[in-house]
Amino acid sequence: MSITPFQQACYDLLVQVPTGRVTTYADIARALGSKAYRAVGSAMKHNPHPIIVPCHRVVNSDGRLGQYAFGAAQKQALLMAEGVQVVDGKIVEFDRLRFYF
DNA sequence: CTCATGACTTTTT
DNA sequence: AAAAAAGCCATGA
Repeated sequence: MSITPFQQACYDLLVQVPTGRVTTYADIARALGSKAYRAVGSAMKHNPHPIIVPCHRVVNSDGRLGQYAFGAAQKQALLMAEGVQVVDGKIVEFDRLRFYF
């Protein structure tokens, strides 16, 4: 499987996000000095190690969950299992749980 | 090289 | 407030 440098950079940042915290596609892109938020989503989709790389902790900039390779329902279940409260598809206290690089 | 596409975001209706 | 349009950029064909 081939992983591009961009994808690898995304994963390297993502593993820094602690359990019970979240980050956004835009934040990752910004941390990489770019605005490729869509490409970040693509990178997550191609995540080679779903367990090592916590791609379920990456959400939309407005606090909504967004998509997930194994289904949005699974993403929400994983987050809630980590203590993240989700109501009506949005993260509660989003600004507080957000991890800042 | 050019073209279309998407786990997105911001601006404008 | 809610929906539509426009903008963004890495990736694969």
